[in-house]
Amino acid sequence: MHSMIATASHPACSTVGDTDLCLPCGLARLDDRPPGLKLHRRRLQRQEALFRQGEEFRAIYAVRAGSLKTVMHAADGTEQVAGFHWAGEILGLDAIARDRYETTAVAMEDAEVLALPYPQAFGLEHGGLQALITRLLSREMVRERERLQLLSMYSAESRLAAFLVDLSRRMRGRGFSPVDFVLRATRAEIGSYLGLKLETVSRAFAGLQRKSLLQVDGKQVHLRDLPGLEHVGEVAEA
Amino acid sequence: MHSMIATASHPACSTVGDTDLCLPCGLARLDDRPPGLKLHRRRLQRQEALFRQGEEFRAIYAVRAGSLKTVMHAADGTEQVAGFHWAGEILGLDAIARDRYETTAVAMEDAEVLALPYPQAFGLEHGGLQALITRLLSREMVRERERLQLLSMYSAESRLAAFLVDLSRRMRGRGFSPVDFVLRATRAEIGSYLGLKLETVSRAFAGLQRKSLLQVDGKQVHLRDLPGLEHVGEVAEA
DNA sequence: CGTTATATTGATAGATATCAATACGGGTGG
DNA sequence: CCACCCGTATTGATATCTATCAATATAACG
Repeated sequence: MHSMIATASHPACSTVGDTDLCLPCGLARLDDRPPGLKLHRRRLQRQEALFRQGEEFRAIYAVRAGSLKTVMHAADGTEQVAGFHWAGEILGLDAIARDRYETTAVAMEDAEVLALPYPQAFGLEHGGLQALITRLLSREMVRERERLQLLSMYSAESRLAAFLVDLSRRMRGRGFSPVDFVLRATRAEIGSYLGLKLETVSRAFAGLQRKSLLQVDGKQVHLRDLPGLEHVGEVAEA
Repeated sequence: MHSMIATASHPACSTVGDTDLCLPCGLARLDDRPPGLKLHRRRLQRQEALFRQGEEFRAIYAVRAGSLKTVMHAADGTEQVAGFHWAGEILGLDAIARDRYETTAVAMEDAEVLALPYPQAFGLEHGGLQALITRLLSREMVRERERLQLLSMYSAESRLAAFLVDLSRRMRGRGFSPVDFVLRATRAEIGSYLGLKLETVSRAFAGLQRKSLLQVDGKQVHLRDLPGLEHVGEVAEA
């Protein structure tokens, strides 16, 4: 498979309407690199880990090219995909609280990241940078909560639809077609992220296709009705 | 019902092993109140809102007495309990990202909070304070993620058991009995928090009682087997 | 003390997981 | 270059779990 890596010198922010929360943007605004702040570049091969759950906190990372997933391992051996991350997004913020990474980050394709070594980023008191990171964290917290609401109140098809709409937005933000793209994740990974089994993900795809909301062929997806996907029937009342 | 409010001049941190992440502790360490940082006190009656989703971000709050719940309203009218909060805990951090509160906070009983007005807390650049808030946020993010994992991979009884174990820890942290306490939340609120219907919560209580792990009588709970509660059978493999 | 909110319990329906069989697809080695 | 193989995906039958609907009991509150 030819690596159709999403390189990003830096296209539009992946966070539409929230450009002030993009680290690369923020860094660009910070008097262009405060003195002493070294941005270390690192390349990753497919399946290579950027950091592992439990390792000591060294740095936060900005994705520059490719895509990564973060996986959370529970005490009982179960694991769950915590998130998918593309160019312009930040990894490792969850390590700040306890000085160790709380997830394992793995490249889903060949990728490149920028490392912000932790002591520099915080010890040197780049006031503006820390404020930015605070905002990023706050946003992430809200997102986790929204995802939680999605998982606890919506049907399998709704969840998959919401996932695809989110993906579509991020694709558009990175300059790609928002209706035609190739999934990097397997059904099992998507299911893990959405709290579903892989067979259920497969059936949900089939269901959305039957409703003419999209077309699927393996990992190739074509969204036919983006507005329709946003309104796929929710299920419960809390 | 006589208000058995949990007043906390400030007992042990609610976060066992994480005392450096407690705001009151942190503030005590910050050269005892930096000049210009005004901590405004506010009393709340049962059912009174501290802030509402969508309101402009004014301040973050530290709970000093009583307990609050935060509720998240989705676009489609559904709502979900996002969290329960007792003395020593912080509210409003989710408002940092977009300068508006992302949840509504309501007192579950008469309560008292300390307000840290936003511009002071950040504009005045109390470096140590901001670092503390960053750590708090990071921890919250991890917690949300763990809760998410709980919701997506575990059975109703497991979720309730985990909820009770968490509650137990927080009770102990606040100097109360970790095995004997009165729930402030209704079955519906607990259910909303755990992604379950109120009848299911009721049945889960009954099930745990049948297994001799606890005793329930309405809101009065007695945990008989704390270690046992931590190992209530999980259900799925991700 | 009555009225309303909350909780328990049962019967049933609906959704997703589980188990199983088959099909597809890409990479590797012959 | 093709064949084989293993990881992945689809689809069906069934089991399991939770939601829903409903009736009653209990507790909270004015």
